[in-house]
Amino acid sequence: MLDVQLLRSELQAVARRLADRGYIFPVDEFAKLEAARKAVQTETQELQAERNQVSTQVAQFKAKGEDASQLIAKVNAQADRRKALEQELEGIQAKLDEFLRGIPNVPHPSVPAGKSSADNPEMRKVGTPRTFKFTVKDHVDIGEGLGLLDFATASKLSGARFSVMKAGIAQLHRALAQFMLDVHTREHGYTEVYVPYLVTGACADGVSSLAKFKDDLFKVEGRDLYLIPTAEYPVTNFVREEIVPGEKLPLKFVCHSPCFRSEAGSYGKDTRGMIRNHQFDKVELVQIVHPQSSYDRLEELTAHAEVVLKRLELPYRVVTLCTGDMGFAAAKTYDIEVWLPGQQAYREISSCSNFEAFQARRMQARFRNEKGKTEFVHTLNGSGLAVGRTLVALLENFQNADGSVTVPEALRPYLGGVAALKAS
RNA sequence: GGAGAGAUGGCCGAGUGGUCGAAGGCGCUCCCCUGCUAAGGGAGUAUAGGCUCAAAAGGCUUAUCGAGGGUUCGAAUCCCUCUCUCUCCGCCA
Repeated sequence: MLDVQLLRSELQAVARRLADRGYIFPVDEFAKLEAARKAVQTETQELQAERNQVSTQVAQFKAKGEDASQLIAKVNAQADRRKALEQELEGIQAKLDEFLRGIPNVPHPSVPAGKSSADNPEMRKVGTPRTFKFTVKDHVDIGEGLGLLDFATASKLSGARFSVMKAGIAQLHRALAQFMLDVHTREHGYTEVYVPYLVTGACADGVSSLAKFKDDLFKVEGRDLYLIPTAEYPVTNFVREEIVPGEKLPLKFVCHSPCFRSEAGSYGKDTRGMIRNHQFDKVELVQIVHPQSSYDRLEELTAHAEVVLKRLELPYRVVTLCTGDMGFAAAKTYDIEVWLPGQQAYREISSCSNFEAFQARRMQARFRNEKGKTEFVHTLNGSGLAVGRTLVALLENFQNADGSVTVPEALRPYLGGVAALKAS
């Protein structure tokens, strides 16, 4: 959520920057709401002040044993008007809050303008896609060929967009999560956390807009609980309504969790295999930082995610999301895209964002600064990495002509030294 | 599932209708004193808003004692609903 003070003082500038990301700021609606708020709030507070003043007078009269009925009559005379105004003000403020919560974040000045993913500039390309001397298969054919991926059973259990993994691939999947957690806890200083996979609506609205994106989430019927679409939801909310001592920053958490997404609106997209499932595992990096350092931290966090790809010897590239392709809450985002031979394309495997104070303001997450004053923290997160897609990338990049799949060196210790997955 | 207790400021904790935004303590900040250290004395120290002001300072003001509603001229305090925490019993992976 944006700072309402900023909107009051620099409305035109903010509207212009939001237009870059394709959001038309309803300037008139905001001006109207603000004018109403100001008028109603001023009068309400005047009446409240009068009531408070008279009430203390009543106390003084009664203490002296004098008759206060005249004073009480005076307050009663304005009670209806006051109560009506209080209600009206509450309504206006609720509308303003809803309005503010529906406005996306303002892109950082370094974010390139653009309309879609086609406009995302490439920052760097690491590793070279391997050339195959045989016809490459995609992960579905590889996995089913090995008898280790079973989409037929998955759809029997739960319908489309689910996976069943068996034996070697199930173990590889587990090894990947383990490996990623080890890298981030041992080498990058993150604290491993285990969290609820269901969070309240308030938490969901703390990291994004629940009103706008609730259709993307699975909800528990009859309860105010949502299956998390990423561990960002619970982990970032660790600091919800907290005042973190300044010296504790940065807080760095890594969390392995399943992620649940309804994928409403993506009908027909990536229907095959495990690229876009309703349920997938992810190792998520979250940082809660001092505002001064948040952009340095974004570079750092992105580099942390890249380490995993390097260790796994997977070719990838990093792009900066242009203004038109950014998520609702982000001020700046780097996507890491891994090379998928089966698709002959780079596909997103991690998304690393700085949200500045946008989420902190929604969550009321603050810290005590050098001057002893409270200030909103900056929040960041990124995948480090999406486990399911990493598995896909391994299968496709390390496939062999005979249908087997080589296990990269880094993972072998996690698989009891196994060097390749073969049909049994 | 049953019974009971509780939720107050950065923390602990007092406060059962009236100058209470809240005693006291701890912590923190500043000052004084003390030849180090330790101890002592004094002052200050919640948050989010609104209006005013060119702006800062300042001034005026509102709300907030788990959340929401109610009673009242006036609620931390009384009533209702909800949430969470703790204790005991039952059940259970």
